[in-house]
Amino acid sequence: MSDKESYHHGDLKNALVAAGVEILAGEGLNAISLRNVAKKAGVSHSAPYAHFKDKQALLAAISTEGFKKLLAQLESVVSQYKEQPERLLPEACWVYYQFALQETNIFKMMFSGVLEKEKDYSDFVEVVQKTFQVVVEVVTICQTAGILQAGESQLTAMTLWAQIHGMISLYLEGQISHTILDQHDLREILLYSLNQLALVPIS
Amino acid sequence: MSDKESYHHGDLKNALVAAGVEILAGEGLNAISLRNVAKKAGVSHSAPYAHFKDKQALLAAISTEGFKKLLAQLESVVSQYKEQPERLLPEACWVYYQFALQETNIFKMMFSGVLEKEKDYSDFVEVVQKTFQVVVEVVTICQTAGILQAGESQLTAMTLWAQIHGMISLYLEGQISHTILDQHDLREILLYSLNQLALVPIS
DNA sequence: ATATAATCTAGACAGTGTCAAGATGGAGCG
DNA sequence: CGCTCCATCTTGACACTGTCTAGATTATAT
Repeated sequence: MSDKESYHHGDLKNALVAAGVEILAGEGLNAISLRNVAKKAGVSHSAPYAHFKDKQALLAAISTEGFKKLLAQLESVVSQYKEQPERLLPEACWVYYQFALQETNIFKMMFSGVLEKEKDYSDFVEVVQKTFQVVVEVVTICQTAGILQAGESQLTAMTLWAQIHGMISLYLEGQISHTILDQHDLREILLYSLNQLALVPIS
Repeated sequence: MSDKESYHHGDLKNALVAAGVEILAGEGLNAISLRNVAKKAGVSHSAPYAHFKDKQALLAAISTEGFKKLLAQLESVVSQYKEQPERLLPEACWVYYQFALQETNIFKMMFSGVLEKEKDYSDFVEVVQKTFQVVVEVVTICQTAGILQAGESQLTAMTLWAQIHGMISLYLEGQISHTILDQHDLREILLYSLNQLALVPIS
C-alpha cells in the first residue's frame, strides 16, 4: 500500500502531515502552503482535498501532531520524577520550554490562533485535554508534597500552565527586555517565576 | 492637505493604519490584505508601498497602534489606583484582560508571532518597552506595599506579565477546560492566579 | 467480474504580495 | 512667477495562493 509508484498513495494523509511538519520546522510558518505540502508529498496540488476539508484542517492535524509530541515528553518526565516532586515541577516546566524552543514553529502554530476554533477538530481537542490532565497531575503531586498551595488543583494547574506558557511565549516574541536577558538565562528566569508560585524554594 | 479629492491623499500612512485596524476588528486576521486595506483607504492597490516597505511593516504599525492603546489604558489605571496598591494589582491586570477581550484580533496580532522580529520596527520596540516599564512600576508599588514579594522588580514584573498574558492567551485559544469555565468566570480565575503570586489575599 | 466509492490529476478562478513603469502634483529653487 | 525634482499614487503585470469542478485511476465490496 505504501508503494510510491502507485496512483493511490496509500498513506497520503499521514504523509501530508509529515510534509507539513517538515516544511514548518525548516522554512517557517509563512512557507507552508497546501501546494507546497502536496508537492513535498509528491502529489498534485489538490490531492489534499481528499483527506482534509480545508487548509485549516491540515493545520489542525499538524498542531495535533505537535501536541502529541509535547504530551509524550511531559508524560515521560512525569513518570521519571514522580517520586521527587521538588524536581518534578521545574523539570516538567523545563520540558515545556525546551519543546517551545526546539519546535518553535509548531509551537507557535499550536497556540497562535492560526486555527479558528469554530470547527471541533475533535482529535485536537482531545489531545489538548489530555495534556492539561498531565499538568493537573503534576500540580496534584506537588500539592500533596507541600510544594504548591493546596486548593483547587484545576485552577492551580491553569495558573501554572499560564505562567509557563506566558513566559515562553513572550520570550519567543522577543518581548523579554534585554536588561533581563543579559543577566539571566531562561532556566534562571523559569526558576525565579516558579519560586513565586511555590511554597518551598525550588532549584 | 486632507482634501479627499486630491491625487495626493495627504495622510495616507495613518489612513492605512486606521483602515487596517478597522478591518482587523471587524473581519478578523485573515481578512486583512494589503489590497483590502488600500481599497478601504480609497486608494489603489499598490499605493501602500509608498509608505510601507512590506505588508509586515503595515502589520507592525497596526500592532504598534494596539500597544499604544493598551499602554494608555494601563497608565490610566495606574494613576487612578496609585494610592491603593491592593486594588492596583487586580485592576491593572483586569485592564489587560479587558483589552484582550475587546480588541481580540489586534491583541492576537500584537503577540501571535505574525511579525517576524528580524527588522527593528523601532516604534514598535519602543512602545513595548514603555509598556513593560508600566508593569515594573505596578510591581514596584506592590512590593513596597508588601503585596508582592520583595526582589528583582524586573523579574517579578516578567513573572506577573507572563501570568496574565499566558492566562488570557490560553483563554482566547479556547484552551481553558470547560469544567473550569462552567464554575468560574474570568475575573475569578484572574483573582485566583493573582493570589498564588501575592503575599496578601487579593479580591 | 463488475459496480461503487475513494483517491488522485488537470484545469480554472478569484485573490494575494510584490515589482516596474509611468502619471500627478506639491515643494523648493531660480 | 516658472521650472525642476521627487515623493506620492495609478496601472499593469507576475508568480503564487486556496478552492472548486470535471474527469481519470484504482481499491473495495458485492
